[in-house]
Amino acid sequence: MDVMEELAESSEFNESKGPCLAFRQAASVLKSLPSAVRCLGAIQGLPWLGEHTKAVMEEILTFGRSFKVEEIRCDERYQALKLFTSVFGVGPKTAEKWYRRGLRSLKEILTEPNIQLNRMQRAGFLYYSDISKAVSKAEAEALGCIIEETVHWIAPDAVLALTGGFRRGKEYGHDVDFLLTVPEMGKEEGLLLHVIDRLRDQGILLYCDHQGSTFDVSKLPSCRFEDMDHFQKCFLILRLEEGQVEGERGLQRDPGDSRGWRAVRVDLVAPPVDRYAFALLGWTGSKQFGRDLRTFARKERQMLLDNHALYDKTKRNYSYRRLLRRTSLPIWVWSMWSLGREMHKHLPLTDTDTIPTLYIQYIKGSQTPSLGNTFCHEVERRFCRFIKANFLQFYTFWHVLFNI
DNA sequence: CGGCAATACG
DNA sequence: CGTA
DNA sequence: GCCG
Repeated sequence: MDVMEELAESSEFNESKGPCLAFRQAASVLKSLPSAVRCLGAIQGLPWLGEHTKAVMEEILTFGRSFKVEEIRCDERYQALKLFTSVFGVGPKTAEKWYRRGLRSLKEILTEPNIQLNRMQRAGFLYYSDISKAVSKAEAEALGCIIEETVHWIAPDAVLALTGGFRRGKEYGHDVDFLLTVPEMGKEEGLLLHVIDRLRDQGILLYCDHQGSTFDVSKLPSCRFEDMDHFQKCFLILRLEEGQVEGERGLQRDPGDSRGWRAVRVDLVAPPVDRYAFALLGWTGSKQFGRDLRTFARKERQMLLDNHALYDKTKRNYSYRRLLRRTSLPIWVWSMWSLGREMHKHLPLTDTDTIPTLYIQYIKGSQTPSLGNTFCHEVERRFCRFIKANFLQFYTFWHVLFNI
């Protein structure tokens, strides 16, 4: 239900963090259902759908629209903030600042002389029409080929993996995320900078925000929580040529656009192999799923999960648990694939768009929201047992699931 | 009524 | 503050 | 706003 996302967004602009989260949870539960909700009976017993959200849904089911939602849509402040934050590099604070100055349109911002945009925002405005257009799966795959070719020219044994929404099976996205790694520990050092240089040489690098890593391989044996750091990553805007996209319609573009190319937001992340599983999990998303998983790890298992590792709080020094017995990528991939195949038998997935917040409910064992005919009971039971028995592996099933 | 994921970098 |  |  897009309506829930709108309510969440509105709450976000009002700086009401709690309601915002609640609406997002509700939206995510609704999205994970196999079909659109037709009557209130269908959502009996589902988590995160409380009094307020149900009232809104009832309004929509009976009148086709909701008064409160209509009100928000018409609200001048909501419209302006939504517009401003749609620019890459502009968040709620900046949008609010501009709104308070009386600005209402993007044109007003660009013509206002007293506003200075940072580098990110300048790129955001420069490529606004392209970046705000959806990216198709075909375009994502085309970019994958281009980047893969570039990467292999530098490091033949490097592995590039599509992550983000496209890994979750989405047909469209607002950007394209890739994970890049090398089977040998430490070889990923500096790889990203080489790739960026090559993309620049090819003339397709329109914007680049590179974030280096202070991650030190030599300190790896002491895997203490405090020492953990982030991965090398870069946020790019790339130029995608028309001829490079497979499929009937090729490039997504406006009628009358004769440039023959478009700009696309691309993220590249380069973790060391032994963190690959966690990086993949984190970057595959979705955001809500990550939140749920981390809450579960901390509250129910006394563990801390992030994009780098899973830490066991009950053990000294927060020793982190490796998912890999060896740092060999092929072996890891193989084991994950077999687990994934196993998982797939248990999951009659009907919608891959979003986070199964519901799955988290299953794991907790906090009994079973009645899902109507979403899952048959036998499958439900087996799935629940399987997840409980394979808590660690569960973290990694996510990537495999959508890659079979 | 408190908690709601998480945190480094530019 | 904004990015992921 | 929803949950424990």
